Amino acid sequence: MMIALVDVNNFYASCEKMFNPALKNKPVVVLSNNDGCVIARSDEARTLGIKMGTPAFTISQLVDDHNVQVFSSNYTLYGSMSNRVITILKSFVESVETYSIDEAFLNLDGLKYKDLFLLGIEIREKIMSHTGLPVSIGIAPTKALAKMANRFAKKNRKEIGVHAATEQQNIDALLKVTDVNDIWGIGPQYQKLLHNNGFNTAADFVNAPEEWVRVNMTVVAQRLLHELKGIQAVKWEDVPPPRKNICTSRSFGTQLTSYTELKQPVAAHAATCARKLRQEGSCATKVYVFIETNPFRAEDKQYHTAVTIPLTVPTNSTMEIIKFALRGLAMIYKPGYKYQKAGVMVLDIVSQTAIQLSLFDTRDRGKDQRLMKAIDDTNKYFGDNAVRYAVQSSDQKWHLRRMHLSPRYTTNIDEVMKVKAN
DNA sequence: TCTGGGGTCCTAGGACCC
DNA sequence: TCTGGGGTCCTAGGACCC
Repeated sequence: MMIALVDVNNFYASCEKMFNPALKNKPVVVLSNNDGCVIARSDEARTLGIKMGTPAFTISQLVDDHNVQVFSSNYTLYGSMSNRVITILKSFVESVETYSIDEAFLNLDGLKYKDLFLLGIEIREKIMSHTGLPVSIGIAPTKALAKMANRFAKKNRKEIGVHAATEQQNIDALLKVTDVNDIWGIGPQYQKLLHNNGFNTAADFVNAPEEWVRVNMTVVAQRLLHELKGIQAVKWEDVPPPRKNICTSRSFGTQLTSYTELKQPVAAHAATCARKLRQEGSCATKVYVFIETNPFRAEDKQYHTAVTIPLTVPTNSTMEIIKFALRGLAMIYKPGYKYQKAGVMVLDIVSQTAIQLSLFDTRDRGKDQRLMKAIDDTNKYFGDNAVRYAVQSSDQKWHLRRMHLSPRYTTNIDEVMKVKAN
């Protein structure tokens, strides 16, 4: 097999730059939810030494000194740009696996291109001219090697942006110049373990005894070893498998202490989970609720806890999931703590069509479903949360901070770019 | 005095990804 | 004052069953 990995460089930061020419050559950072920490930065911001994951408040001096442009994350915009990129990729290749919002694997088998490197160049140019976004492309026989080639293209072939390692000699060269911590699937813990045992480059790792890898790093890393040897061990999934869990959680804008206050975010997260379930035509068999204090505040008493509640019949009804989530909250809530975050997860998801009715089920599910559909349709028309459930108050206390939001250029007619023509 | 073995299910925690 | 959110997979250990 031959696989290409295409990803957008500094995706969120590049999106912001794309829509605002004044940002050209300026340092740009994009912040996480709640404007908490840096999750994307332009090359200029990287050069200033701003690291991924850095808390926003620690870079305020740098921001002032170098006029760094700061943005709250605008997922509506990034999502729509992502769709455009995927559409372009599908114009080249039939089998595209969308791996994340900013990257995709392409199956290059059976293409009539003689030179896959040139195909990469062509793809890159088309994405640039159609979306204005810069991408890097790595081409190799397995996903792990394509990842590695991609990283090489980004770091060492910046002007070209494409690297192909399709022959064994190119692969060997690539392995030699890649440190183990730059291998897809090797994180900080495994990096430490490998370094301590004398494995420093990917070439060292490839020659590690397989049994040692399996015992010390589980079968996951053993599969990785195969991938680097050119043997496919990570499945090709151009149709995404159904999700097993859905999680909705947020940190609060301010800390909450009372049970009454906590009910609001928990109910809202429960409602979001239910909506996501309905969107993909599935139901959950368990509801999991958690609340936690802020672990960074050493001076505060810490408490984090969770509970799983099994449901007698799998459901995607907002009212039911709110009911069980609140029941869970009542079980785990303890007064006297400053809570910083709450979340709801729906677990063991099954397809809506495959639900067995329980003998003990007394709920009128047909009625529930009709109500849910009416609410979903209304919200689709008027915008999310036009219709809410009683417990989801409009009190903003727990809501996000988003001080630096850019317009929804591509998805909201009131916010599209205006060009003055006179 | 001798105190099984095999299987499943569940949970918590750890590792990783973007 | 201010430290994201959403996932997956694997393993170990406990509970429980026969």
